[in-house]
Amino acid sequence: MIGGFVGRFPRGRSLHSPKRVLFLDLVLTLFRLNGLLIAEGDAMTKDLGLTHARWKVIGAIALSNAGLTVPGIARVLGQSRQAVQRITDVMVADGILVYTDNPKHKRSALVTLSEKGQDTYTLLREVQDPWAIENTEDIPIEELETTLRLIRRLIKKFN
Amino acid sequence: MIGGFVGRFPRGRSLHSPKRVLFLDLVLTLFRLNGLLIAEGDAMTKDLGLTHARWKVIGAIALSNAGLTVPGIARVLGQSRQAVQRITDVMVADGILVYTDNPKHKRSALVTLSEKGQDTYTLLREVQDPWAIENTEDIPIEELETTLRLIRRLIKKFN
DNA sequence: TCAATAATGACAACATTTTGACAAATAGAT
DNA sequence: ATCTATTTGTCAAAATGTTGTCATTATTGA
Repeated sequence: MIGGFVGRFPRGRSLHSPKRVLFLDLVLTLFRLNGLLIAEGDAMTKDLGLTHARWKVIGAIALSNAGLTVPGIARVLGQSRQAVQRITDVMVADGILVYTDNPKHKRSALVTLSEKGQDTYTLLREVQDPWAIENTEDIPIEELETTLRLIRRLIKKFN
Repeated sequence: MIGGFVGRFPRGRSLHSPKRVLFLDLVLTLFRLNGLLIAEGDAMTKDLGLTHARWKVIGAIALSNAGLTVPGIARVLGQSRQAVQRITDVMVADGILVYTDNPKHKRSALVTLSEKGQDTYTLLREVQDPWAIENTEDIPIEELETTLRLIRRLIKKFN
């Protein structure tokens, strides 16, 4: 099976493959980057007592503008709401998050950062910002925008 | 915390944010797409008796040209080698994969598709190919290439 | 309005993954 | 050739995530 149809394109030339192969290659590459990003985040937040399950939630809340419910966080992170519920319950118990009234829903609370959570987020940003800047300094903003646009386009298809 | 510094950019304009925000947004968006892709794959392979843990391994092997060891598959998928070892052991027991001699390493076997595995892969491609074609038909190949190139560039940084 | 549909919280069982540890094999440097 | 650092297989424990179910709440469409 080594060197099957899909794999018959030598590494260095795979960017000139048909769309189908290009796309499947992209998918596999995204899986890999996903894992590396989690490892990066874990290394970055090691001293803050955060795990990826936690900094993902914090990041999702911080990047949102309208406020998020548990299922909302799950959608943003591409996970099951039960997994998020589990981790937010722990983080609320730890005093990092707070469930606040949701004017739009009687039962589904908004998840927000407590004071302690905001402090944690401040510390997180102290390592995350330099990391983000460092890793994009050699990448044109247009490429970042093209990529983000494409990723969002795909997300729309799969929603 | 709602509308913090990072989140103060309205949704529709986030593509015109500073690089740092753009990048953090991209990371979050990648997490989401990752989850959606797994859901897509699971839905696609439901009838084949595959789970994402399994079709990821099959896909990684099929897309490789030089042959992969267990840690190699783990690197491609951005996962721990122990997780991959576990699933490949099960798949070998199920007759889908075969451990074959690795001329380059005494203990670390190459993981290949058995005949049954190749049949499975054929069935997989029958649903995967139309899916790949369908989801890229409205996307210019240049954008796919730009994105793949950027993703690979990031992977290189994090390796 | 009202009935049907979808979303949510809660709980439980199960699957998957990560992490840590240790010995054996390999690769790299000198 | 030898020493050192890295990689790999293996095992176990802990963390994380998924799936299924059911009652309750929201939303949608007629």
